[in-house]
Amino acid sequence: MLSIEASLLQAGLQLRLQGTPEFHGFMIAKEIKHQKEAKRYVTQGTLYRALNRMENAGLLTSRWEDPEISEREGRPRRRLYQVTASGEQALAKAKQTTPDRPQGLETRKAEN
Amino acid sequence: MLSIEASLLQAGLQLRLQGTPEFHGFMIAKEIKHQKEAKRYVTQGTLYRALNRMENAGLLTSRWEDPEISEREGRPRRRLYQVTASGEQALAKAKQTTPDRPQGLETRKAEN
DNA sequence: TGCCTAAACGCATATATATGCGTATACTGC
DNA sequence: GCAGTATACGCATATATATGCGTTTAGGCA
Repeated sequence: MLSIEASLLQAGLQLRLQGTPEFHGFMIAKEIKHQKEAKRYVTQGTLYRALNRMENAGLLTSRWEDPEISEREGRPRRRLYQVTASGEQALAKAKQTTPDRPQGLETRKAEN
Repeated sequence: MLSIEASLLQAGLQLRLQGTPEFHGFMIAKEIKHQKEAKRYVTQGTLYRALNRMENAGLLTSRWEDPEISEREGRPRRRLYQVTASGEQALAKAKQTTPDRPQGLETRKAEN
């Protein structure tokens, strides 16, 4: 389980608890950028590939937003993701393995 | 009649003659960039505002592309424009007024 | 332990439309 | 003809997803 994957699952589950069952990439990108104090910020190139990878692995499912909504709100269409049961379990297991780092910051050599 | 407006109408009519009844902003942007040898290139900020302005003036009509098409081709949705009869007439009239510059390059002070 | 490879990453850019903001241009009235 | 205003323009950026390409990283295997 990569740190970015854990972060995405975590964020998705948190949002679900707060009553937002689905999330989209751009939203998460802004969220992560703010949360992590601009440290280890994730670029789109990495983010969207991670989402795709996770969907292929069965950790997420996605659907395209109803075009009427995006049209009404005057913006591009979003791809809406949901955490699957499999994704939830995978996160739980990953947390067990590295219990002290729920956000998933893995080892890195100091400043370089 | 602004030069950019004449260019858009001209391009739209030309495409229609060639069997493409509708055009979209991004396509025209690339077209213009190539045609005019990179001189007097039009930025998006100007282009999309011109399209909007022209639609409001009745020179063009637009509709959003069928979302299934953009989804199938894996790209954002396009806004498809057509030159109206009114637009065609306006261009003809503008050509009459300045017959030597069908592309609509208006007066400008040499190189500055 | 060191090398080799596969996966992941960041950067840049593509695809498309749109707007805020400051500047340049053109037009209008005096 | 000049001044003042309205409009158009360019630049930057927003919104959203996605990929090509070169580099870094991590894991596996000898």
